[in-house]
Amino acid sequence: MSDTTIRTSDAEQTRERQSIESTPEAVSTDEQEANENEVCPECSGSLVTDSEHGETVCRDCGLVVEENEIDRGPEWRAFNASEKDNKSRVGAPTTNMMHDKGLSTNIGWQDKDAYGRSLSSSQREKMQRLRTWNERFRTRNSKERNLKQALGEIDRMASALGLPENVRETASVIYRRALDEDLLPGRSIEGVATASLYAAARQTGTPRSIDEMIAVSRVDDMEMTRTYRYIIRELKLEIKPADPESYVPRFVSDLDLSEEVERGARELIEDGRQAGLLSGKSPVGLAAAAVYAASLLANEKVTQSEVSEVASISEVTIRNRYKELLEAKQVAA
DNA sequence: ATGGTTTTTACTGCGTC
DNA sequence: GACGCGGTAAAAACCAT
Repeated sequence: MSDTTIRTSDAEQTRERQSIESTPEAVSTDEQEANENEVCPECSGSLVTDSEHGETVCRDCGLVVEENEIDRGPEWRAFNASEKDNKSRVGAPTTNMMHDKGLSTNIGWQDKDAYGRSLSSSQREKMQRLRTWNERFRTRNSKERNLKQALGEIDRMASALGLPENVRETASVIYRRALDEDLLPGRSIEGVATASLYAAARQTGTPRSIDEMIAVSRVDDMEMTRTYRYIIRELKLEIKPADPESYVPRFVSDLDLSEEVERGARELIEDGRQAGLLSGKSPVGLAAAAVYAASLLANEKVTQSEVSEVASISEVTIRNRYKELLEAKQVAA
């Protein structure tokens, strides 16, 4: 009696286990991939990658060839489609470039439903009212409105300066922090936005000079530098002095010079670094001088005034620096 | 506020095209 | 003569104290 009961429950368990283990195959098909072009070093049997355990295993002898590969799949398992819907938690990416991180409700302007059909006139009126209120709630308080405007400004200036998206992201984060720490009162949105972008550009290694910044900003350099200092002090941002090399590519391309010049300029700067003559000198001046000197060495001469033009630095500074750089190169060589 | 350092401004002389 | 370049002196800007 007891024997039979045990046996039936055993059988049930086995069946259950089988059903559990067999269903995932149906949902996620790529748990084991065959590696056609590779064979096992031991028995030359075919290899399979087990993405769940991050291993590459021989199908015949079981030898583990590679371990710790990255499993890019989800950490959960789903046994049917509805579970997959439930457990999956991916969605649209958030971005700091929008004042609400792109997470708020957005009602489209087309008067179409989800199937693309036009709405009835009463529905249209309803949607229009919803749009109005949605917009009011979305930019309800002053901070939100402030942020919205500032991010618009950052975007505009970044475009004008040809700064990539990651810089805008960084600038947005900085601005958001400044706003959170109540650094704004007494300062203009423009000023803080400009300072944020300037700081972000330097942090991400694609610096723009203060001159360039104020050229596209609506604030003057006094306010800009004052705000910038304030921001980095209050937010404790650590900004290293700009590396002269980070200016080189832009100058080179603005002057239509070759890669050889760019390489030469970098080497000159490196030699100058070894000789210890970079500290205290303006990075822009160094970069401009290095580009000028490299253009001479590569027989692609550009004039000092041309370089001073694109670098917005005086010719005198270029002269002084490039002499020093060439001397340092002599020593290094 | 101050002093030291760096950059800019303005000017000059030289050589070349 | 215009231009590029090198140099200088003085003014201005910048930075740490």
